Amino acid sequence: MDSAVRAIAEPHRREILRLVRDRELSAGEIASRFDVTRPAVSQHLTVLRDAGLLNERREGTRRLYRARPEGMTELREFLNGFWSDRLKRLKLAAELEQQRRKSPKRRSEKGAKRRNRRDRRT
Amino acid sequence: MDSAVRAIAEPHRREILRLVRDRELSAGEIASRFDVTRPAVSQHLTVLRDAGLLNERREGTRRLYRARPEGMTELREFLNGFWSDRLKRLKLAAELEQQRRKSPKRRSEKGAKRRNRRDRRT
DNA sequence: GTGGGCCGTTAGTTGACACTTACGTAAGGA
DNA sequence: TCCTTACGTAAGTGTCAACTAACGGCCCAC
Repeated sequence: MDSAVRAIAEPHRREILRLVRDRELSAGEIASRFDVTRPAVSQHLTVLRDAGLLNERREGTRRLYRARPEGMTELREFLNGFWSDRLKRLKLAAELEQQRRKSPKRRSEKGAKRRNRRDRRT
Repeated sequence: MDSAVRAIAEPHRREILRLVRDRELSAGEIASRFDVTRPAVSQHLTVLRDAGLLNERREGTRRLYRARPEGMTELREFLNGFWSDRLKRLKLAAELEQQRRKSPKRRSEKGAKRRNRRDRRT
C-alpha cells in the first residue's frame, strides 16, 4: 500500500491511470499526451507497474498498458475505514446541528426569499 | 485532493491519522508515540491540517487534534471510480479469458495436484 | 543481416521534503 | 513578575524523486 499511495501522489501518474482506465494504450500513445519527455513517462509507467496499479502486455515492439484497479484495494480500505457508518452519521448530525444554529427561526421558503431581498444592499 | 493524497503519502502522517481517528489527542501526546522529534511531528500536523484532514482545537496551552474524514472525500471517489461495477465485470471476464488460455485441456483438479508434487524438488 | 520504429535504462542535475537544532510565543501557576 | 509547560516557526542539512539527454536492446520488414 505504501507504494500505491506514493504512486498516485504524482499528478502525471494519476492522469496516466485515468487514460488507461478503460482502454489499452501503448507507451508512445500515453507519452504523446504529456509535455514531459517520453523517458519520463516511461519511468512513471514503471513506478505504476511496480506498485501493482498497471498491467503490461507486449505486442511486437510495443508495450500496452491498462489500469489494474485491484492494486488499490488496500488504500481504498484504509480510506473507507475513516468513512465508517458511525462517522457518516456523526457528520450528518453535525451538519444538521450547524444548519439549525445558523437559521433557528426560519420555517418556510418565504422567509428565505425575504432575507435574500434584504441582503441585496451591498 | 492533490494536497490530501500527498499528505497521506507519508507513513508517519498515516499513523497520526490512525491515532486521532476516533479520539482527540494533543500535539505532545501524538509526538510521544514517534521516534522523530516533536517539531517534526508538529510539521506533519500542519500538513495534515492544511490538507483538510485534521481538526485543530485549542484548550489552554494545548492543541487538540482529531481526524476529519470529509477531507478524503475527493480521493475516495477517485479510487472508487476505478472499482465500478462495470470494471469489476471486465476484470472477471479478463481473468476467465486468461484461465481458458492457460489451461485449454485440463478439466479436473488431478492434474494440478500432480504438478505440485513434481514442483517440490527445490 | 541490416535499417528503422518503439521502448526501457543510465548518468547527472535540480527541486521538494522530512528531519534536526535553536529560537519565539502564548497560557497559566508560584 | 518570573518560570514552566506546550506548542509552533526558522534555518540549515541530507536524501529522494522527477526530469532531460544520451545510449542500448528488441522486434519486424526488407
